[in-house]
Amino acid sequence: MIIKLMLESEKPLYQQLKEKIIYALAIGELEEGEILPSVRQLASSLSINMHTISKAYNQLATEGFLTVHKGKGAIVNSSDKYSAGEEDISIIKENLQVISAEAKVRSVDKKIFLKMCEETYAELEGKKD
Amino acid sequence: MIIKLMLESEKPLYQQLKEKIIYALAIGELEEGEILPSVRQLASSLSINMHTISKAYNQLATEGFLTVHKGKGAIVNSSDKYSAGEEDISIIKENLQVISAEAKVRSVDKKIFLKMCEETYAELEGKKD
DNA sequence: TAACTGTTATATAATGCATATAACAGTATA
DNA sequence: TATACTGTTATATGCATTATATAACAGTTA
Repeated sequence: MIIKLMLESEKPLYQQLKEKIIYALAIGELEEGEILPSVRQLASSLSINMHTISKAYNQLATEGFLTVHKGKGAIVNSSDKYSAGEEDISIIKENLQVISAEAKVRSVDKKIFLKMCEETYAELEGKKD
Repeated sequence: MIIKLMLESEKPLYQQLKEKIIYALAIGELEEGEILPSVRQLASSLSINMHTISKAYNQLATEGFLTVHKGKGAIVNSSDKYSAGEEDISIIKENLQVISAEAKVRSVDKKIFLKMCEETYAELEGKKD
């Protein structure tokens, strides 16, 4: 297992964990078929509660990323199980709208904003190793 | 006053309101010097509580967007009061990282993602009227 | 003075987040 | 078949956040 987490503040722990796992998937650090650390194991190594891990895993399962088996653990699904549908695209667009409004209003012009978007995505691709 | 709101679900009301106001600023529907509706007025027209409006206004004031005067109301600041500093840029980048990871993991390729970014920002500019 | 601004104080209720224990149920393996 | 792992369920507690409701206070404007 390769996930390292730094759970500081602001967002809920389970939310941070979900984002870290999605990030790990995005950069190829987690791949189809991999078994995630058990809820007790990860809870222990992060010094947080088992149920917090379980909540994250289950939501990721609902969103198609994982399959959770009693007795076995949480396994990464194949990407076709969670490739974007219309609903997902809508959500991504809504989130982009909030961020781009915030950027524009703060005088980040279009060119600079798009450069930030490009670099952010490119960084994900660069981390396939 | 020109702000129309539809406050449905998920996010906290005050958060939704903040985002709507920032959006209104981004598309030029709200401009420097404009006075926002009074907390009681807006609360009444949205059928929510006065303090929820007040919370949104105050956070927007803390972030530089508004100045709130007792007896007068909430007034839109000049944009130099809230143009992005390093801190703001960091936050925008973090948010972009979360979204782009979600997009990439869901098989939205770079080209399509950047098109979405471009269109979303362009839409804001298109609404200056 | 009257009618408007936002603020402060107090109280209440509902919800979400996180923790803690314990028991239950499925899986793997020695 | 025990034993030791998996995740799940149930119950309880503590705490913070969100949102509401009243009421009084304080500054501004006409």
